[in-house]
Amino acid sequence: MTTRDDRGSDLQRSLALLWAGRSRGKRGPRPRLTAEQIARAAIRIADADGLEALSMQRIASDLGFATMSLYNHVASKDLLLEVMVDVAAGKPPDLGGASDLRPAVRRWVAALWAGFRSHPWLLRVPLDHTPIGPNQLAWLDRLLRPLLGAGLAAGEARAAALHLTAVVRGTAQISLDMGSAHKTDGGRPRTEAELVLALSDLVTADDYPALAAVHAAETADHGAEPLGEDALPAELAFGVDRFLDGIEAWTAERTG
Amino acid sequence: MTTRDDRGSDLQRSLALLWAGRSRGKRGPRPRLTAEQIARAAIRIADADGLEALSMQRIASDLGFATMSLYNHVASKDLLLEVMVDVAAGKPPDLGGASDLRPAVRRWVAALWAGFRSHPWLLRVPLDHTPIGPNQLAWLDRLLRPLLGAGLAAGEARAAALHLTAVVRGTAQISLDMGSAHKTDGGRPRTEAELVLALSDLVTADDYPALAAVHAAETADHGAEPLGEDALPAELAFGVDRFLDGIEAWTAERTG
DNA sequence: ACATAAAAACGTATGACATACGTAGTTTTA
DNA sequence: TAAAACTACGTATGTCATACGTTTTTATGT
Repeated sequence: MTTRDDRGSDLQRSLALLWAGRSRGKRGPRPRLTAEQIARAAIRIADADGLEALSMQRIASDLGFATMSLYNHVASKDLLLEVMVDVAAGKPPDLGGASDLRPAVRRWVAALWAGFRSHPWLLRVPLDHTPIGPNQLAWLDRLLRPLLGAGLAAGEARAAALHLTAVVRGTAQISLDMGSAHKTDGGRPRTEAELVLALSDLVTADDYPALAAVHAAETADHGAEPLGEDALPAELAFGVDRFLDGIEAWTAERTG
Repeated sequence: MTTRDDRGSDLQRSLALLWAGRSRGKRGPRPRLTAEQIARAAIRIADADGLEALSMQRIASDLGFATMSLYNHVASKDLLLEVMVDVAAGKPPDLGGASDLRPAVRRWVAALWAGFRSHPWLLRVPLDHTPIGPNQLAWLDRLLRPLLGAGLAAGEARAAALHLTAVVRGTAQISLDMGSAHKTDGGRPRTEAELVLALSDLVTADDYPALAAVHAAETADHGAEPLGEDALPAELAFGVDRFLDGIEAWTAERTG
């Protein structure tokens, strides 16, 4: 009967692992390894080589321990992933108490975007349930504050927060994820540019009128894209700004 | 030297597989198996038992063939996934030629949502590059039409389409994905309700004021939620409507 | 007609991986 | 001071994608 067997609900273990301020008063040898240590090593690996390079064996050998020793501190790889996500999320940004909705949301969105940018593997971790980690909830809380402050009802604020979270996550997935851990193809990496090129033959104005039109117009201009390192990409900013326009109009009508 | 070895760019193979109207004039025995057949079997499996139940062995045995025979028609599992995604996407909905932006977008969003609802595994397929399948591009094209029709510039339409795609995908991931292929936990499935309950102890108004407030307000009302089977969930509809408000205001200002 | 080369189906083999289980050693508590 | 609980470790198992070789089938060039 080792620890692993007296598993109460997997849920309990998740929560305990994510929240508990390590109990530590038990018997046994002094642990030379902690869950946090493992999670940090795992994050380092995922950051460097992508999620598909993350194996229990790799983590263990990076830490100089035997593979199975990890399981004394982490119930399963799935659980480890959950911990990694919350740890990597870190503390949410400070949005300034100012009740100004737009800049607060903009900052929150930019911070989340930056998070996905620096930990692209976050986008690949399968979401099995509502966020339950303390950090993830803190991010949500921070976003809800300005939304409630702007006069949205509880349900509306929840919906708006969901919307914003979803946009950033989805946009990152579509336009950012592919950069990381690129599968190389027989040695030569496949770039997006290469792809677009190969596609242009297939995307005829006949079958895809709107798409072809947009593509044509885009390759025409093509000058703009100053874009600081951690600023919002234009594609994301436009959508968020339009959404905020809508939210502001909504609250204006309500309070007015 | 079998077929597998003369691989040109993996890209070419993807595109060929997705687009080519099967050439078929070669030598060899009449194939008793086709890529499409394989993809459909795979989709059936993923629909029924989730992505993690999808193995090449399972597909083969379902079809009554040896595992390795699949590789005569599909270069790799990754490639098969790409094909599955495009096939499962199917043809985009008809939005009616009407130039009315809002209902068109609403219908498109609802259709995409329904797609994720019936093929939840779509949300788990890692996105390695821009969509390149004919069906996926068709969906994009369909969405771009009303956006361009409403007077958005090419870049704006592209950004708006990205935004909408991302919202639906992200929202589905956050609030829908977890329903599918639920990992059971020692026999008893872990429900979302169970989770929320366990969390309410941890989410104190002290540490998470906004979150606690929203949660309190939500459990207070709680009456609404008529929601037809394929209608948009309220959480998604609110965000989309606010976004459309913003878009309409934007174009109004532009054309006015 | 026939030889040949390409491609299909199949079986076996390999190497990665998560993780179950047993053992030996260590530390705290009774 | 003995037992209980827990650590680290090694080995073993089962699953998976997929490389490779063999046999069989069929269209093509002679």
